[in-house]
Amino acid sequence: MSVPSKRDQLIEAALRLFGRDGYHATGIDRIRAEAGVARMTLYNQFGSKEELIIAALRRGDTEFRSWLRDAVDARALAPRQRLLALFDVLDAWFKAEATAPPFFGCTFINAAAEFSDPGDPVHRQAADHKAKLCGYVTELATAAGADEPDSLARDLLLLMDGAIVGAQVTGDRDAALRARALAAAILERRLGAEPAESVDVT
Amino acid sequence: MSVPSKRDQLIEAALRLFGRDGYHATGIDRIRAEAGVARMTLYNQFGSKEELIIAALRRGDTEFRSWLRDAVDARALAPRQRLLALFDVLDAWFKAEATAPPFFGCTFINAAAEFSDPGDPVHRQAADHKAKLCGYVTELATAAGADEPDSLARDLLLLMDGAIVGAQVTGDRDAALRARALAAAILERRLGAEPAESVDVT
DNA sequence: ATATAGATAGACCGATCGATATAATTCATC
DNA sequence: GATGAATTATATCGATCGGTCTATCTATAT
Repeated sequence: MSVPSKRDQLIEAALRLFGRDGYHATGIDRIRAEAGVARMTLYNQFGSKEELIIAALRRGDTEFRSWLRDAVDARALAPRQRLLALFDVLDAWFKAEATAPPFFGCTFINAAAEFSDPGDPVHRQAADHKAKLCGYVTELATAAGADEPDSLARDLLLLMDGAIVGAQVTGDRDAALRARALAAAILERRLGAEPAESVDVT
Repeated sequence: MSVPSKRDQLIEAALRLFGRDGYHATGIDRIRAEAGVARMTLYNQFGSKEELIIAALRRGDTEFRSWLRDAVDARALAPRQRLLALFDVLDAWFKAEATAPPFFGCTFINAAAEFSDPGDPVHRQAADHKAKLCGYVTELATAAGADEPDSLARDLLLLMDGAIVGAQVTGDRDAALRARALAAAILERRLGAEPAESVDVT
C-alpha cells in the first residue's frame, strides 16, 4: 500500500470539489489547498485546469464503474436480477448519509452541462463515461438474454439518469425505487414473465 | 405590443446565457452587454447576480410550462394521448435546429447542479420548477383517469428528465422517442390496453 | 559528500469577477 | 420650458481567477 502520490491527492480533491461545487465555481487554489500540495506541483502534473478536469473525470469514470460493478456483484445472482440491482445500488447511493461518496448528483451530467459544447474536451469526456457505462449495462442485458441488449441498456440508462436527476433536483429520496419499478415493468415486457427464464419474446 | 422593458431584456439575455454557458461561467458584464443596457440598470433592477438568476429561473419556469402546455394542446386530443404528446414535444425540442430555444439541456437541472446545496435559493427555485411541472403532468394524468395521478406523473417526469440528460450528454437525438416508448408501456400497465378506455387495473 | 530531481512557499502577472460611486444625459410629465 | 426620475457611460473598488517565476528545501542515488 504505497502512500498516495501527489498526483492522486490532486485528482481526488478535484473530483470531490468539482462534484460538490461545480467546475467553474471551484478554483485552482482551493483544490491545491485541499490536496495539501504546492501550486507548482499542480501545474507540473497537469498543464492546465482543463487537463485536471479531464483527469478527474477519467478517474471518476473508472472508480464509479468499478464501484457499481462490485456493488452489483455483491447483491444479485440471477442475470435478470442483476439488472434490477443497478437501481438498488442507486438507491443506496442516494440514501448514503455518511458513506463513501456523498450524493451531489452525477458529476458527468454536471460536467456536460457546464461545458455545453459537444466538441469541448470536457463534454466529450463526460459523454465517454456514459458510453462506457452503457457498455456495462449492455453486458448485463446480454447475460440476461435480452433480444436487443443495447436497446435495453439505453432504456435502463435513461431510467438511471432520470432517477439521479430526481434525487438531485427535488431531493426525491425514493427516485431510485421508482425507477426500479419502471425497470421491472420494462424487463417483464422484454424478457417475459418474472420468475421463469423463458426465452420466447413475442 | 409594448417595447420590452430593460428588465425584460436583462432577464431574457440572462436566461439564454445561463442556459448555454452556465451560471458561474456567465459574468454580469456579458449579460449587460447582450441586453444592451448599462451596468447600473442591472443593479437597480436586481440587487445582485443571485437575484437575477432567480428572476431568470422564474421567467424560464413560466415560459417553459406555458410553451409545453400550448404544444401539447396543439397536438393531441384524447387525454391519454396528451400524456404521450409530452414526449413528442420533447422530441421536437431536441431536434430543433434553429427554432425558438436551442437545446442545451434543462437549465433548471443545471442550476440545481451548480448550486448543490438544497437550501440555496437558486436550488430551491429550480426544485420549484420541477414541482410545478409535476403538477401539470398530474393534471394530465388525472384527466386520463389514472388511479394514482401523482405517482404516474412522477414516473413520467423521471422519463422526461432521463431523456433530457441523454440528449444533453451523449447527444442522443432519439432519447425522447425512447422515453416515449417506455411511457407507452407504463400507460398500458396503468391505464389498461391501448385503444379502449377501460378503467380496471389489476 | 555531492549531484540531481521534485516539491515547497510565496511573490507576481494580467484579466476578470461582482459590486459601487459619480456625473452626464435622456425623456416623459406637469 | 422646467422638474425629476430613469438610464447612460465610465472610473473604481477589493477579491479572485488561471497561470508563471524564482529561490529554497528535501530527498534519493551515486
